[in-house]
Formats: sequence, structure tokens, C-alpha cells
Amino acid sequence: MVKSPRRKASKKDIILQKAAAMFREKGFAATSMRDLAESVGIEAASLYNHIRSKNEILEAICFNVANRFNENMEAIEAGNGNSIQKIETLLRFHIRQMVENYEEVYVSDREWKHLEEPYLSNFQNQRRNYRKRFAAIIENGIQKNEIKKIDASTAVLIILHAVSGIESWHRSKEKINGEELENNMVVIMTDGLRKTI
Amino acid sequence: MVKSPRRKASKKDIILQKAAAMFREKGFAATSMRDLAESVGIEAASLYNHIRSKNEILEAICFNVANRFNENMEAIEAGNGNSIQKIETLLRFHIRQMVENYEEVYVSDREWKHLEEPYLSNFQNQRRNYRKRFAAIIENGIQKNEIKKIDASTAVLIILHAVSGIESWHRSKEKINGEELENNMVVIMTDGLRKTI
DNA sequence: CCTACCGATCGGTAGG
DNA sequence: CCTACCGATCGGTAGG
Repeated sequence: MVKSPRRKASKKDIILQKAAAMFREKGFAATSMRDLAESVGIEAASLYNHIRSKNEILEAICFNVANRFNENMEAIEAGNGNSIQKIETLLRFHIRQMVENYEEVYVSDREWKHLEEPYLSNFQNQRRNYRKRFAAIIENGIQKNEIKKIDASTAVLIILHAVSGIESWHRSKEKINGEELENNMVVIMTDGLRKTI
Repeated sequence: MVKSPRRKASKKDIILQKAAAMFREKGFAATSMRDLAESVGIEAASLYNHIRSKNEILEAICFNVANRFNENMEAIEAGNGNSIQKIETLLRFHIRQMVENYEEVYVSDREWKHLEEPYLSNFQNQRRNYRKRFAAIIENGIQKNEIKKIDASTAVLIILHAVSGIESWHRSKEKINGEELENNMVVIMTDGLRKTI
């Protein structure tokens, strides 16, 4: 799903994919290598022919996701459009990532605390950097009078966390349509709840 | 902090408080009873004179929080005010709980998956019920033409998750003032980002 | 509240 | 990729 097309999923890919599903469901610490091995269909010891350690799996998941978001941020920064349009594009990207790829994204968002140094610091820095760049877009919009005078960091916080809550949806029976969800969120975030007309 | 005044904090209270801090920091599964005992200042075996099991601690934290939120919801449902006012009151309650009591609230929000049956189902039911009641307030506002026609469940999702992200704030050096944070969030959620005048 | 200890399970390795 | 196994650590109990 995340991998480039044409290439077949290797055993390592399968392990990462199953691991993301289990880490999301039970959490990193509560998932044992024996659990994971069973879901892959091999013995626990055999996992170590494909990965070096349990932590390496988490690193692969977290940095895969981080790279994807960073690339998208660069594209948006370089693109045209006013600040509201940029925020809308970012918002739609986040939502789509959450819907299409939600196990990886969810794990990266909630389980990164279990990374070990130096990966932990590296990841935290990337996170901080991403939020700053997001806030800079909002601040730019405020200066240009496209966005009302709110605290940019608070707005970033709200947007990022609002989107990361999509999981509760994803598994609901209603199975809200992805596009409809996107549009609803965009309206609420950009225009608020209150009826103005 | 949560306890009724006048009564001194018992050893059990101290254990629950330290546990909330550690569960938030490292996660439930990654916190050992030996870790917890050390932070309380006794041996691991001695914890069991005050609590029955590790899971009982999590139960106490989660249901304490759930009860507080349910009581507040009842008060708001029974009170007067239009739908926007009710939502604003709910929002402010959530934010305040998160700021003043955030270790307990955070743990209840992120670690409840580690509850065991029958507590797990009980907690999930209360959660679902709470969200339905929140959505009902929004739907009522839509009918009365106070709120624009958005999907009420999506709005609840956004609001609840936006607020639960406050933790990243709480520990930031900026130490944003609680009241200022509240006002910023209320404006963004009710009026959106776009400048309308 | 402590010392001493239990069986179970953990992440990971040796050797083939 | 498996069998066999390691030392460490886990939640929890017995007995005082």
C-alpha cells in the first residue's frame, strides 16, 4: 500500500504490516514477538532473520510515516495558493493518510514514545519541526488577513489532533465515506460550527 | 486534587496518583509494579496491601474520570442555554479537566484498552453513550438553526480529539495560560479559522 | 511493610 | 526457517 508499485511485498514488508496492525490494536509494549510471529505464520526466532529487533520494527514504521508527511509539507510550502487553501490541502492529506494507511499512521502517532535513542530524539525533532512549519503557514495567513487572529500553535494542535481521532471512525459500522468525512472536517475546521447567515 | 477536601490523601490515593503519572509517561504495559513501588517509596510486594492488582489501578483511574465527565454532562443537559452555549460549556469543561488533571484524564483516554472484562465493555459503553449525548446536543442545535448543517458525529470527534491533544501543550515551556488556551480553542471550534469580516 | 520466592513470559541467540 | 534454550523481568503470593 505504501510501497512502490511493481515490487512484490517481501517477508519483511509483511512483518512490518502485521506489526503495525498489532501495535495499533494492543500497543507496542503489550505486543510480544511471539504474538507477532504467530500472526505472520512463523516461529518467533525466525523473525530475526528479517529484522534485528522489536525496536527496529517501530523505527521503520515511525520514520516511514514521518518521511511521507515531510515530503508532502515541502510540496505544499513550494506550491501556490493562499493560506486557507494550503491548510485545506494539508488537512485533506492528513485525513487521507489516516483513512488509507491508518495502522501505520496511528502507531507512529501514539507509540513513538517507545523509540530508543538516538531515534527518539530524532523523531521528536522532526515532529516539532513539522508543527512549526504548519504554524508558519497559519501565521502567514494571519498577516495577510486571510485568517482571523488566533494563536497559530493552538490551531495546529487542534487540527492535528482532530484528524488523529479518525480511527474511532474507521472501524465504526457506519463506515462513513472518506470523501464525505473530509468535507465535513474541512468545513468545521475552517468555518466553525456557528451558523453565520 | 480530585478528592473531596478535608480528607487526607491515603496511601492508596498516593499510589493511584503516582500510577497515573507513570502510566501517562511510559504507558500502562511498559510500567512495572517495581517501577511504581519505587516511585511510591516502598517495595513492590507492599503495593498489594493497598491494591488488589495492576489492573485494579487502571480501573480506578478510568472510572473516576468517566464518572466526572458523566456528571458534568448531566448538569449541562439539565441546564438552560442554547446549543452553542452548551457546547462551549462542555468544551471549557474538557479543557479544564485536561489542564488541571491531565495525567488521570490522559491515561483514561489512551490506556483504557488495557482494561479487562467486564470493565472494558462497561467503559466502552459509557464512552459511546457520552458521545451520543454530545452529538444529540449538536443535532438539536442544527434543528433549531443555531448550528450549520454538518455531521454531528464528525463534529463530536473533532472536538473531543482536539481537546485531548492539550498534553503537548501542558508540558511546553511556553506554559500557555489556561484561560487563554480555552478562549483560543472556543473561537476556533465555534467560528473556524477563516476571517469573515 | 519487608524478605524471599513462584511460575510465566519476555526479547533474543546458537546452531543447524 | 526451526528446535532448543538463555538470562532477565514480569505480576503476584506466603509468611511473618
